[in-house]
Amino acid sequence: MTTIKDVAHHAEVSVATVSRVINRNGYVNEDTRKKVEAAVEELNYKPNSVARSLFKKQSKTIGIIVPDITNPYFPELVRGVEDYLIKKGFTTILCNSDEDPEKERLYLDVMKQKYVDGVIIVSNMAEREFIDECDIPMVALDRNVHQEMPAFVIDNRDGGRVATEHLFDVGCKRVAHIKGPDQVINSEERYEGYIEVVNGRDWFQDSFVVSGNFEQKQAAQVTKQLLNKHPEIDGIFAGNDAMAVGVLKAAESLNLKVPEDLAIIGFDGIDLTEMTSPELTTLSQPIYQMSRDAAKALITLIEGKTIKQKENLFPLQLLKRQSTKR
Amino acid sequence: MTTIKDVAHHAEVSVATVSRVINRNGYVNEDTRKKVEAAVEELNYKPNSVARSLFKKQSKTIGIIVPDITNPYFPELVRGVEDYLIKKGFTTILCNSDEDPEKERLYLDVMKQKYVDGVIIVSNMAEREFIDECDIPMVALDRNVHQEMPAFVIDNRDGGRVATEHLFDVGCKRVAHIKGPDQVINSEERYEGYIEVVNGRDWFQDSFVVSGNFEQKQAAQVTKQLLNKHPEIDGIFAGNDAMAVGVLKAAESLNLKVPEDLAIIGFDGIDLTEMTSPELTTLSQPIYQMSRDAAKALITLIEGKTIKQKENLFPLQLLKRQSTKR
DNA sequence: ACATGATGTGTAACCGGTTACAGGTCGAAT
DNA sequence: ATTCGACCTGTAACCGGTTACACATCATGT
Repeated sequence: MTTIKDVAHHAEVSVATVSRVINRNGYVNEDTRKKVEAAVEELNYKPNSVARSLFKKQSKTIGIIVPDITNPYFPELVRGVEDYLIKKGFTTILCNSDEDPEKERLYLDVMKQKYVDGVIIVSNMAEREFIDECDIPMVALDRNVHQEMPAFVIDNRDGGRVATEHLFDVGCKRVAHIKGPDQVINSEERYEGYIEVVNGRDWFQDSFVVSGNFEQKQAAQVTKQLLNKHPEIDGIFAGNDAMAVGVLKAAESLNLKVPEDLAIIGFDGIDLTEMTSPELTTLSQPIYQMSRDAAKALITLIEGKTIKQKENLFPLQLLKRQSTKR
Repeated sequence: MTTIKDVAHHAEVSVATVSRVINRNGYVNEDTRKKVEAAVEELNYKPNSVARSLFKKQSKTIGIIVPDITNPYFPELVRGVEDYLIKKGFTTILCNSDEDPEKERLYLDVMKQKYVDGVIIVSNMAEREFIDECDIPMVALDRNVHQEMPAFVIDNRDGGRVATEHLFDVGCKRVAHIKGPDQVINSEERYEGYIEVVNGRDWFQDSFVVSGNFEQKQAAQVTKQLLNKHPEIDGIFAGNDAMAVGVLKAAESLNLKVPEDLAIIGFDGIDLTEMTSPELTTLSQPIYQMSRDAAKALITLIEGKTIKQKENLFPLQLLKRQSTKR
């Protein structure tokens, strides 16, 4: 590894001058600059960013904490972030939290020690004090973490409402909901949207809502039980797309036709929904833009500016497809 | 941020002693140790890993370069790596190369500057000289990069053979192949496996092979053309699972029954294959284990040991499902 | 002729750790 | 009594950059 000293020696100047040349600051004589640049070229010198980080107290690295990259919703999110940041000269550290506050804490600690410049976090475990004492620029993505942290999210409650109403619009009479995990705020809000629409209807009872844990398999299983108990159900709003696939599978195994006997709508708009047959109607999130904007905001924070707009809501798009076509 | 000096001052010892305590090396008197530990506790001191990296010339960070995290094959791969490495105290930098040698080079440069301890790479663009001059421990995953680099892969050619044979086993007479991108070695090898089986059969012609670029949509499109041209085809081996889904879609739009009129087999064994109906037969890779073993090997290299076994082949599993059930 | 400010360059301190080395104590062996 | 090695601790150099500051030169205006 060639160092700045090697370059300085080779160009017959001091290290300060070399530093000035490569950072383009301070005064440097044109001829000197050329000599240095030649030396840099010849020795194939690349400045050591660790040394630079130590002095500057910033690393040109950011962290992104997601629950699980294996969940098909997150890769696109991560990609949006990474794509934007690499252009800005930042590299991205990936962390899978499994929704475990302990792991989040650990990752945050490690990142702090590495002088990570900022963090994008998908979480609602928000231990407020801990986050605050971290003292790193942070933005929330997909879920609100707390009031002061800029968040890039969609309106889950409204989405829940729209999804449920869509099922009634296409003629459903009895609409059930497969809910995500209780501790995830998004699934809670989607559920609330659903409730807003169905509450007060004479047929509605709590047993029209079952928990699928955002997982396909579990959703398939509980759907079967649900439909056995309530054969009158003719529409299901699943809290995410993976569960919608599960519902589809369940319908199939019960010999129900989709959408004729049972209409299905998912949530998120991941590619998966185009792969099934019938293709799934879903509420699509602008995942890539959301994550890019979050990354953009993080850079803004890192540059020391503030962000006035705390909550940034992105529009959902209702993708009407075969699973609700009547 | 509290530094080692603060701790030293607080415990009334020198920084050297503090360093010895936190690294558990050298001699330290029991009482001194306790004093220091108390100070560390009280000040909530966390050593600055950038400073440490600078001196030690290693960063407890590794990089993983994948073509595109958005491709459903890779998240699990990345997860396998990350899970293992975090346990060993390493963090993971994620890079999306888009199969672009230029980007790979760029990422590699950046990582070198950051004293990344090692790299796991999914690529076959292998500019041998460049990789060599990198002088960073590296292991290849999913594809061989070059002879000397330890690789964790499956036998694609054999897989291609097994997949094709399976279609004949279930009674297919005319088997076509949807091939992945030409420049990806894996798709080339799977194709070769297919050719080995069909070559010499009187009905076989080059037009039984079309290119789907590993993408669902393109595969659907070319499959339609293929089946219009060769209605006698009754089995299709798709070079990956996404394309198998595309084939399934195409069959559907042509009103062909799967598996009765057309049997389909994919490759990779991603979760997606269980989400379609009929569920897709596929050759399943032990993705998680493969990636974990690759991570393990990388650590071995980082510790300065060598790895005798260069090519590590993992077994493929034929998952027989509805799409080939006759 | 001289003050002034822009330009150009080098020295050395600094970022926050690690560790070689020196120097000191102390108990046991000779 | 002396030597020796184990134990304990501090000083300072070092990792590879950045930058404050000092100093020097030179063109310009008065």
